[in-house]
Amino acid sequence: MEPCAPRFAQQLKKGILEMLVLQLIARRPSHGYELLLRLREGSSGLLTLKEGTLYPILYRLEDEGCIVSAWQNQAAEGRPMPRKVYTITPKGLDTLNAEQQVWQAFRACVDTFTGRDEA
Amino acid sequence: MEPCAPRFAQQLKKGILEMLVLQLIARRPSHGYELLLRLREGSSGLLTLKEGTLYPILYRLEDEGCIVSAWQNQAAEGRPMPRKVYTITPKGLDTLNAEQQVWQAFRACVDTFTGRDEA
DNA sequence: ATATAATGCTTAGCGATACTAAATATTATG
DNA sequence: CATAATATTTAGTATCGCTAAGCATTATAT
Repeated sequence: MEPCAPRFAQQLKKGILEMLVLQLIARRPSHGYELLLRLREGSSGLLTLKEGTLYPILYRLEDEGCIVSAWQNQAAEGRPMPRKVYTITPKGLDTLNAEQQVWQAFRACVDTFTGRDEA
Repeated sequence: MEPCAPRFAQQLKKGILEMLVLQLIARRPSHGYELLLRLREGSSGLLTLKEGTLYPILYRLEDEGCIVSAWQNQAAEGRPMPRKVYTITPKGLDTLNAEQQVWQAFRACVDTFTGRDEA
C-alpha cells in the first residue's frame, strides 16, 4: 500500500498548474527556467517542478494559442544561454479569466463539503 | 482546438474526488448510488458523476483500507435492490485528516498566485 | 586544461485517475 | 409487458504530472 497524501498532492496539481503558469506569464513574460524558479519560490517549495513537467505545459499553452514564444539570442552580456521567452496572448488572457472563475467555483464547492454543512 | 475551461474543470476534480467521497462517508455511511446523489446535490450539480467514475474510487478506497463495505440484502420494504453500504475505517479517518491538511495548503498556495502578491 | 556546477531546452515512457459506454439486475408504475 | 428508477460492475480511452535522460553553453574551481 502506497502512502495516500503524496499521491493526493500530486493529483491536485493536475490542471491547476496550467492556470498558475498562465498567471505568472500574464504578470511578467518569462522563459522556462525562470518560471520554474518563480513557481518554487512563490509556493514555498510546494510547487517544485522538474523541467519535464513544465515544458510540456508551455508547449501545450503555445499550441492552444494562449502564449507565444520568442528566442532571445542576442548576447546581453553575462547571459549564459539563448532563452525562449513566453508572452501571453489575448486568447491566453481570456482563458486565464475563465479558469480563475472555474477555480473560484471549485474552491467554494470543496469548502462546502469540507465545512460543517449538511451534504 | 478544444475549449480550455471544461477540460480545466475536469482536471481539477482529479484527486479531490477521493477526499470528498471519504468526507461524505465519514459524515454518514452510504451506498454508491446515494453518494452520487449527495455529491450532485451538495455541489449544485458541479460534481455530477457517472457511475463509472464513482465506483472505481470506492474500490480504490476499499483496497487501501480506508472504507469497508457490507451488503444490505434483507428486504427493508420498498427497497428496490440489494445495496452495498460503505463505512469509514480508522485508517480512513487518518487519511481524510491528512488530505484535508494537504488541501488547505494547496488552496492557500494557489490563492497566493492568484492574488496580487509578487511571484 | 579540464572537471564541475549552473543555466536552459527537449523528449520518451510511465502511472494515476476521470471520462464514455455499456452490461447486468431488481422493483414499481404505466 | 414495457418503461423508468434504482443500483452495481467493468472495459477502454484521454489527460497530464512524473521520472529519467540527453544536449548545449558559460562560469568557476581544481
